Amino acid sequence: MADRGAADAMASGESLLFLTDEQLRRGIEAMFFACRGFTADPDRILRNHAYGRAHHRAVHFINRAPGTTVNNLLDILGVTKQSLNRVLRTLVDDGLVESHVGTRDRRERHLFLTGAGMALERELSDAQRNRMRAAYRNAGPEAVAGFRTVLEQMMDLDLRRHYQAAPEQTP
Amino acid sequence: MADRGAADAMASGESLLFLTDEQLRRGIEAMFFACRGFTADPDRILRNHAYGRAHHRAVHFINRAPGTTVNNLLDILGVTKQSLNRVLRTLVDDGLVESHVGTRDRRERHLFLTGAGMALERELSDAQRNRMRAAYRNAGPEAVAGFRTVLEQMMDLDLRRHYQAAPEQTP
DNA sequence: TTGGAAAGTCAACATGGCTGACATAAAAAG
DNA sequence: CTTTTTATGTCAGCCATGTTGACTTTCCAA
Repeated sequence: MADRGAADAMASGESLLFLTDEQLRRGIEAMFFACRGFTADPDRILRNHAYGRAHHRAVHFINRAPGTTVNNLLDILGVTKQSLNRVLRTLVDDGLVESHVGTRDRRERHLFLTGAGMALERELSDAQRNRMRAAYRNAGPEAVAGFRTVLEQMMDLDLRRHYQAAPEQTP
Repeated sequence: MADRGAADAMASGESLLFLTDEQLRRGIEAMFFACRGFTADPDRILRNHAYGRAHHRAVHFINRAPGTTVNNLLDILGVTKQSLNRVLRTLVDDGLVESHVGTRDRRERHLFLTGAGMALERELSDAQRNRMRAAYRNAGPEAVAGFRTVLEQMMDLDLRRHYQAAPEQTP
């Protein structure tokens, strides 16, 4: 009775109202461990390249929205420009990212991955995709749908306005 | 057609085999944002107490398994003892955690939350539980079941052996 | 009695957050 | 055409939290 489990929760709609603190705690811990497991592979790869998570995040979102501006990126990542700039500078110096002056607004810099940048992004996201795919496969289709639904609810409460960016000019 | 969405995935079992990179990328990003949203509330609370996430983690797992040893905690948290000790020392000094010499093995120290420690733990976990509950409620029971299933799959790949601890002596 | 495990500590260093101050270029407003 | 604002970049310094390496004390166990 202390733990009614997920199966019971699925059986009757009202059971959600009876979620015990213990059940919620399990969810919280699962998130904790999942977050860790989720960054484990990239972290290992990044160490080989002498980069950190900050670089991963930048590379990911530049790949996601090529041509995004620095301000866009700041907004998405939620860090200070000094913090981002430190990371961005090394990526540009190392030839993984290119920064192009905007045509419409010449103050803006539009960020793109170079070939090398795309290669790193691919390496990192392949690792995460594989992990994600494995989890999805073991969990089954219905579970995946539910997973995404809950995750989106958890995001909603904070952000998601950033969830699309406006690119410009392919170089 | 570019995005088949979660509903389609639920409809037919084989569709999992056709998970596109794009779908997986969305899952990855959802994890990223959800992890952030998940730590946002505690982070805010911790700042008021002049603590950081490291303190949160320690307090959480001591509350979870009262009487756990330092080595246990090191194993669960996956940090070095120097790192943990820095955090643990401030918690003990501030009277949130008590450290008791083991009876069976006097080399071991068993960790317990004090009243003040429990109060902080409560404050932190209340915030997370509320967020979790809100997400669960908006997502619905089936989604919650799936969410937990997938999360457990994602954990499995790395750890979970730590997922239970052996307490000793209540003070 | 001796080897090794559990814990604590010191020193030094890296990463990646933060703040504050300031510079430059360009757009926008007046 | 001046003035203000915006977007970006940069310097300097601080803080939290991770790391390695070396060393000590205590104590269990072979």
